[in-house]
Amino acid sequence: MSKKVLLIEDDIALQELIIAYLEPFGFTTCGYSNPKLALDALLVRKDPFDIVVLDLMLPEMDGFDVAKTIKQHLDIPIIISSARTDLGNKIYGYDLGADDYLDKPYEPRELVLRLEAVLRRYGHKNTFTVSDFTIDESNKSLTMDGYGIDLTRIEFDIFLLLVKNRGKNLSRDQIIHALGLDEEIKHRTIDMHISNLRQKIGDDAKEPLYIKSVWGIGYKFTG
Amino acid sequence: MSKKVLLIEDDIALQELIIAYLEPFGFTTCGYSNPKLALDALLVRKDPFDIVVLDLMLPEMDGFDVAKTIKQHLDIPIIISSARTDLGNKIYGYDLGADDYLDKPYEPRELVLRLEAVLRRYGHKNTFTVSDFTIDESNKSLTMDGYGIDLTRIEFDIFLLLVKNRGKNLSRDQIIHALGLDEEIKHRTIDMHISNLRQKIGDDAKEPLYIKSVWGIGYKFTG
DNA sequence: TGAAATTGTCAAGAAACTGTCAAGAGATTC
DNA sequence: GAATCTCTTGACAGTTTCTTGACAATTTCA
Repeated sequence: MSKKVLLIEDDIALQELIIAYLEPFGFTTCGYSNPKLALDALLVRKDPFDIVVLDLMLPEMDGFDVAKTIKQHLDIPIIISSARTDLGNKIYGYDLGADDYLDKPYEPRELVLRLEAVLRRYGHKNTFTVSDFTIDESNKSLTMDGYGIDLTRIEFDIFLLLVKNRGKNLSRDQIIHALGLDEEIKHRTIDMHISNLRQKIGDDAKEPLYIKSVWGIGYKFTG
Repeated sequence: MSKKVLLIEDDIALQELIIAYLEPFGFTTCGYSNPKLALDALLVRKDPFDIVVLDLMLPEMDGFDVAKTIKQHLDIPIIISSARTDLGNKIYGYDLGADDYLDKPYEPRELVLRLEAVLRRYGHKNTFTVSDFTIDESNKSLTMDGYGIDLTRIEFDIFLLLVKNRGKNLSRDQIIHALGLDEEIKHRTIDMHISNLRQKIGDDAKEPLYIKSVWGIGYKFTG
């Protein structure tokens, strides 16, 4: 089940970038450049978001007030991002009950990590089931037909990525990039992880049930 | 460019409500209470919908079967809505390839968010349909009359190029150049790829339906 | 009609890609 | 700091795909 992110961000281009980036990680993001409209969605229409990402530099309203207003009415985690790097603001942000703080400019990958961490802390159970597998994102644990399967960190990340993009071919470069691995890494390394992964979930490379190779392209998960 | 939504929903009143609600968000919605008629529109008349919203509680046919039937024949996203809240169904829905799941009752605004998210995700897939073929550019996969056809990378690239220039003659040099192949490659190589391509899509070289030879010039796709 | 140019496809070898072993580098644990 | 687990990489075998020459079939044109 995808997590719903309310993104309040002045810069439309950045907004779209973030929305697109978050999507394959299982976040459905709704962007607002106007904080009043965002508050309306959240507090009046009561759209069911899981988390708020708030930029402090906003038109019409001060970011601090936005955070304060949200926290007064709703128990929802907030990540504050800002170009103001001075510590004073940071403390002030935490004082309002911001759950995390992100200095601009930040790596999209960093945002994903914070989102996951904060959501985990907030006690949202981050587990879902696809075909024979149950995946718990918070513990990075995998269950197959009820039996636990030990995956290494990278194996888990690759598997999660493939599952979240079920049916879609992912190139080795896409995998490397999405996982934030060293871009210089050799393609054979990914092959090796896939090989180990297949072995652990009992998938035969010649007749794979779950992780198919797409010749000349990459891999895809087919449940 | 408004998106076309096929809504399969038993409750006529709810149907009209949703249709009216979606309209200002740029969705043109067509509602069916009878799943058979909906399948007819989709699969027989081939009305060009962008997405299906399917309620599981239906008369005459089980909602699961409807979803399965659609996915077997058409590469189109499906959002399943249902009052059955138990997890079992949710899992089963995803197994069928449902692209999102919505518990009833839901806020119309929620539906809009899901529609946009799913369409965005599908938009990345970059698929389009020409005559009997559905081409997924990012997956480099081809479907003919609903049946998947395995093409090699170069075969796919040639086919895509021809289809995108439907009706236009392309010389072997143009194909070689457009595909970024080694410019030194022999023309017979292209002929060979075309030959294999024709075989895979069931085209007879003597009486081709899809890929015609243009004597002394090259090849062209005629859908 | 017959010669030259072009196309279709077979078959074989070349080239590119994948699976996995094994070894060493790197990280983590106790 | 030693033992253990994880990651990365080269190597090589096995596969799949690509390329090409050969030759028959077809088309063009004088």
